[in-house]
Amino acid sequence: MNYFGQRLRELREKQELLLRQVAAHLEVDTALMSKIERGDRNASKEQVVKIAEFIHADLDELLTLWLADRVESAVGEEKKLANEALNIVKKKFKK
Amino acid sequence: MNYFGQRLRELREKQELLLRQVAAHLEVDTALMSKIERGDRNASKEQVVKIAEFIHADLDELLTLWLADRVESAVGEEKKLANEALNIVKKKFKK
DNA sequence: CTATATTTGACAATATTTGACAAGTCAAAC
DNA sequence: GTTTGACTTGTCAAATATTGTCAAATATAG
Repeated sequence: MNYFGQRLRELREKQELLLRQVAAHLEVDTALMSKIERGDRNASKEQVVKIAEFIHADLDELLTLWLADRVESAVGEEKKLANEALNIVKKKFKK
Repeated sequence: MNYFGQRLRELREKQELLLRQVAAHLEVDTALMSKIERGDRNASKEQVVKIAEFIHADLDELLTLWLADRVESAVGEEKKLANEALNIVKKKFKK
């Protein structure tokens, strides 16, 4: 499970759009869209932008979730140290 | 610049160890150690473990810094959204 | 200057990621 | 029970990225 894909699916279904339609707008295979929504694959930033545009969603919201997914996979299995590491990075971005 | 390499250099120099010596213990080229300390390359987790062992440093401290580096590079250029994304991930690890 | 330590850039080898395709499940309609 | 449409899954080759080494360039110390 991932933040971005989950939210995308939610938004897409609310608008009764098909995977196929979103995929067409990105010019990728429907199978790939399916994987993206399910979190099997990561979308590129460009793809997130195109998706947000197509489904009229807030780009920053989607990019934030997409970024959270990236951060989470960077943390990987290091759950024990994650909190402290996140604090360190957070501090750096305080400015 | 990166957290892990910077701290490693500090610790290594305090003990007057040479890059070459640490490199030998990891069985890698000195050039690679240099890059790791300077943040040009990332160390693998296994390498961090071996380094901590060799320089008698606290493994968790080094791993935390190493993880912070990974998180930071996951964030990449998305500085604007970083803080919110980090919050999301942090919340997830609260348990 | 000489000797040793570190840094750098280029490179081959390896590993990972990417998107397409084919085949699969599932549910609703027929 | 078969067809249809939406979605899912596994596998593949191509594209990209990462890894560690080598040789050459730079520092730094004596």
